[in-house]
Amino acid sequence: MSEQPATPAPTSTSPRLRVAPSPTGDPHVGTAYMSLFNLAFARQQDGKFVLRIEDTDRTRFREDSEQQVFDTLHWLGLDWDEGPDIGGPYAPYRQSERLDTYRPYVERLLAEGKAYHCWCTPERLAQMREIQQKTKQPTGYDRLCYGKTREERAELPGFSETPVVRMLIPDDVELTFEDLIRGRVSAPRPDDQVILKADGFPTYHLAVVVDDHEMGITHVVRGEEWISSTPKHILLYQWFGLEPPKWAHMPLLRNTDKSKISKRKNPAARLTWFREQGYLPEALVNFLALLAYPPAQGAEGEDVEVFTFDEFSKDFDWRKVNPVGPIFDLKKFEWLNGVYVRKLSVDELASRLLPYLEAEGVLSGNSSLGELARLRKVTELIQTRMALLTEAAPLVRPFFVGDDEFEYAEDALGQLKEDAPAVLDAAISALGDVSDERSGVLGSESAWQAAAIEAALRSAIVEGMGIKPKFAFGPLRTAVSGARVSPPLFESMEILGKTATLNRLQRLRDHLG
RNA sequence: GGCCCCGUUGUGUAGCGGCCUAGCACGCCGCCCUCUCAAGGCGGUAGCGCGGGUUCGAAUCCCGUCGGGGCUACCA
Repeated sequence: MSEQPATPAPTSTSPRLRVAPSPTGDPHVGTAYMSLFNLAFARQQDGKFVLRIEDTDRTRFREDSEQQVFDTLHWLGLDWDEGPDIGGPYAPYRQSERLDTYRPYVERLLAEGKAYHCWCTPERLAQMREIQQKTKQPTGYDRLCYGKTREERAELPGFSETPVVRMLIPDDVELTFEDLIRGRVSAPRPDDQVILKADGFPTYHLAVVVDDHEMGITHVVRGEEWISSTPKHILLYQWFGLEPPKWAHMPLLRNTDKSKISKRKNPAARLTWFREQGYLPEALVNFLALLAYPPAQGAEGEDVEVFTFDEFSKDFDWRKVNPVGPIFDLKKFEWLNGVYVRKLSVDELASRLLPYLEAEGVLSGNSSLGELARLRKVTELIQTRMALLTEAAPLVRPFFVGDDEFEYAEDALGQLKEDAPAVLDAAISALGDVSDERSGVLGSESAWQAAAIEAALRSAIVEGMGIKPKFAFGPLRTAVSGARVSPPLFESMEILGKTATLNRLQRLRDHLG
């Protein structure tokens, strides 16, 4: 080639890995999955992790996609050492900005007869493929253009003005390679792959090899779908006289029907979906690390399924990766998310809940100190009652609406028995006797406490009226929350205060007539 | 169609020739706790795709078969 790469590939043992997403739409969950395993190894080996944007497909390019990749990966804490947004010693990190670097490589291959121009139109290629399939032949380019000058080729049908460049795959092309996960792998024989498109952009195959080399990438970790392309890549490394990197082909995440996970069949294929649904980023990282990878063993031989990225990274080993493509099971992920929700401190949970509650209109964008204090108390009650952050809104709402501003759920009213009015009357009377006078330093103490409320209610209704607790408190729950299911009743009453509690009890009493 | 990868309960996994009457987790079912619902505790349900070998012995090794998936683009 006419020029040497600006920076030679490092010869040190420090590994360099990369993830190379295409900005073609919502960031894909597979990108996070690959990033996680790349990063785990890079951190363990004290190496570097690079983010490169592979935007060579101009027809599928989406303007805002790149920023979304940055946002979602940062949200997950999967941070990179070099990338288009932060630069690095091998910049630029966008393939569209590296067009000049690919050219000499193509020229060299053309000059050495390892690649050739092809003027076939897409129509002719499609027709050719169709015939090959019909006659049960292996598909692949038929080399019509090989050895022909532009003039000679122009005589034949299916001629296009702007040529592409194709690799001339030799008969003895190496078809097997060593994979860190799968061991010796054999791949299909490639056809004469296009490496430079008519629009002047390289295809993935050329760009990935050139960039990985120029950026000193030592380990290529990518999805299983690339196994069949690997011989082409290895051949390019050989033609350029370069040492190929180590390969690790990860299994593909699957839909429930076992097909490759897709945005069409599975909402979980979209990274932004998880945030929308109220999943915790640290839970997603943990869950992804459990897919096609065994949990560590604890001191007593038990599985440790809840762990941090650092713990995962510390013992990470490619050989432990299961080559079977795992189905993305939302059920188990929901459980895991709940585990993480429960691990959060109350304050942390409350602040994470805030944006979701605001989005649901439960709280305004600028809550008062009093509202925030109340949210903290409510959060304590609901922490074990949700798996997803989005589940908080219906539980929290009753605490932030006027006493006559909420509706009674149908099933809540439906469960009420004949004695509901009498129960409500007894509760109103009993709670009226519980003082809510403030006392103590700064009036911080009050008799209006869950324990006192419960005692008064039990005495009046359970003991006084002989009604079983289950039925004694049903009407009260409906009165206070409007729902059949709610956070603990007495604690709820404590938070609402005596006045609101009495108002709500009376309102349902009136409603029942 | 061709080539390639893969095959343990519904799902994620442990198992790497005898410790397996196949372990763990999620899910599901039941019980306990209990003011509802959760959380928590206890118990239960369900699996080595199939057929041949090799071996004293196979989930583990070999072959075949079936099944699933991927690739087969001037997409990545």
